[in-house]
Amino acid sequence: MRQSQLFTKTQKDAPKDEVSFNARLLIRAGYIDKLMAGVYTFLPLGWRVMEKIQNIIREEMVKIGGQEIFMPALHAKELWEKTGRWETMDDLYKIKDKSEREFALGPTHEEVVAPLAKKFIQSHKDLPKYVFQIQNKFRMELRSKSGLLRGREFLMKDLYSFHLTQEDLDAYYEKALAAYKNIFNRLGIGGETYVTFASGGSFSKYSHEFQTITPAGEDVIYICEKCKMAVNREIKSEVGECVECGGTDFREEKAVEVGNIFKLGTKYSAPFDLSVTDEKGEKKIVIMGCYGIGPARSMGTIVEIYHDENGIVWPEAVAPFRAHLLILGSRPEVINEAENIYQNLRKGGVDVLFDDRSESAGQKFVDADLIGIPYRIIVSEKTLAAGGIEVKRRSEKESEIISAENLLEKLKEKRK
RNA sequence: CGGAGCGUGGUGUAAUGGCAGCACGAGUGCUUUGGGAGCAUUUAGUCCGAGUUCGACUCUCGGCGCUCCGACCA
Repeated sequence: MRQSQLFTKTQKDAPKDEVSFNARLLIRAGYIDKLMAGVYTFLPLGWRVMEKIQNIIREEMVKIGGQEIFMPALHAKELWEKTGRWETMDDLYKIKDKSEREFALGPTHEEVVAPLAKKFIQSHKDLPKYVFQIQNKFRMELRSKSGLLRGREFLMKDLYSFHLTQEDLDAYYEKALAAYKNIFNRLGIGGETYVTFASGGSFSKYSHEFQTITPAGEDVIYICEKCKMAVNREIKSEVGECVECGGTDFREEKAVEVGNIFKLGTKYSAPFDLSVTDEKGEKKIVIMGCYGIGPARSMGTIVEIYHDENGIVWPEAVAPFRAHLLILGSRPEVINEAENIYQNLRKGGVDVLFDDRSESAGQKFVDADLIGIPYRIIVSEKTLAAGGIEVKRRSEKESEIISAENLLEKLKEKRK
């Protein structure tokens, strides 16, 4: 991608009333644009990051048997009345059409997926099944805040599992928990993300949240120093000790909930009579689990963790590009060499953003730091005189001069 | 939903009852190119609605919006 063709430009100043790092940096660098509070456009750079995050999530969901679907956001009122949530869920967006018919904008999809599953699940032989989607959710947050960390319209990956028995749900739940750990490790925030016990509703004692430690977080979690699992505030005040190991030595941290897994039991299958006939000919209500991750919230959380005073420092797995190639100066031999390198990188399968603009050197450096692509490559009169090109990692201070032939090799090194 | 703060070109700001100004950005041309370049030139604004006043960005009332704290968040 040539930066001269990029739809967006960087901004020198962040909006004065934005405080959170993720909002300030993502807006300034041109990753996202705010349409209104809690509602964002993902711009070309931001959507590339979103796609990388989504693909990591998608891969891990497919590994545990998930089949991807895409459900509507517009839901008939009747579905929500069946479960009672039309009245009880107070952050539900309710809208009317011209004939006064009422709808909800989906804040979650149990009410859609349960009747959907009923169309295809009738026998115990049809179980278990797993479907997921990555789709926009709508919640009428009284206070959306902190950039991508709490939105009114936001992306969510939601997986729903359907089981004949509690044991089967329990086993799958453990697989999902492991998949979630893989996801957050791959996103680069595994070290900061804690499996956290939360209340589990009527069907199971506990659910699990995935909480990533950052000062920007709005939750407080209590990390057990003994087993390194955590409990949320509710569990801490109710139980007092670590649910996992009984430890009582806690470290208190602010955190963002980036994922949540939950055993629903028959809470949503029963109202829709989602049931099967078992091998004895008896009717059994299907047991469900649900598993959510906020991809956009994860993106915001990554920025909260991976930034410095000059901009974002993307983990390699989610960066919009792997390399940022800068031309300094306008001498023909510099331009020719940069063009050659750009073409060679593309042939070599490297995602590269090519800063071919006629901006000043300083402007290009500042933009590169702000955008935060893992490798910065410079071609200038100076580097050519030194026998090559300059390569520097965004996460490090030192740069080195290498020959153009060794560049592809250099870029293949994998790090966080 | 309770509390606090704030709304002036795209962004950041000045004008506090009397000519809406500055910087950055953006556009055009030329010159530049190792840490937000220079010159010339152009562009663009008082959140909305009432009220007070000879006169309102400024004061009053109402609305809308944004940010922050709290509450809420299967």
